[in-house]
Amino acid sequence: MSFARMTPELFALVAERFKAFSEPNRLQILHVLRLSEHTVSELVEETGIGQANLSKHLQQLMSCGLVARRKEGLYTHYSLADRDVLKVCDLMCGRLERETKERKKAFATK
Amino acid sequence: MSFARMTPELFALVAERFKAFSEPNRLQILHVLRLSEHTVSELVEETGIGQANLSKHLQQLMSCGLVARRKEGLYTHYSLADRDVLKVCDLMCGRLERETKERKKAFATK
DNA sequence: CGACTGCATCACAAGATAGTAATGCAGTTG
DNA sequence: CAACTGCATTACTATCTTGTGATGCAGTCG
Repeated sequence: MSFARMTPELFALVAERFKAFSEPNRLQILHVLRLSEHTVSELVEETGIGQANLSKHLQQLMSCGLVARRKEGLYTHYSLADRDVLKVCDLMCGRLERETKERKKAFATK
Repeated sequence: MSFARMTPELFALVAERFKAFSEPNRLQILHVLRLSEHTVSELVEETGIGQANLSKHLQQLMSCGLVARRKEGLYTHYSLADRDVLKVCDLMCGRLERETKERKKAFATK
């Protein structure tokens, strides 16, 4: 890790960030937001997640600083907080892709 | 994400990877392994985590491909699976560092 | 102001996860 | 082979997380 000294508190904070990414519905939300800003009702449409549930996930993503909120009259628009959010996702997906590829190869040569 | 099309199964797989990172004890384990390969009993020493608990965490890290195992007689040596594991951690720590710095700044100017 | 809309929050049930003591088991040593 | 060691596994409990229906609330519109 890039901190000089890792304390239990830091481990907990970092873990919390990772936890925000560790749920399929939240990843799907981030994936939809990747394209553009969306309102909550648009996200309900796009993802099929229930409104209350979605709202809670968005709160969680907010509190970890992964998404940004913009209120406009009756609507709340959500968007990705920054490009690093995608970088993290892509890095993890890259790992997974490589992994599945290697598994396929291992299968083939068996 | 870098996959052509994200399916529910893919979201679940990626989420599982993130979940492996989303626990303070597991992050601490990865942090210790960052330096070098360790046996389980060494990890118990270094981290203060109970043996049974540690063993379970190691299984979980294994099944997600984050660490590698090498058995040698009575001992089992664990090490990081690859450099990307660290890249993911560092990226997340970087985010956190920036975040705390900005929060500090916001505090100062208040 | 009264009905409506979009969203947040609450309360609760169901399922997942982490910690721990006890046990199992393979490999080592006397 | 009998005792021991390092680790994995099991069984169980406590805690956390997620999904959902109901409710609350601020902003909008007739």
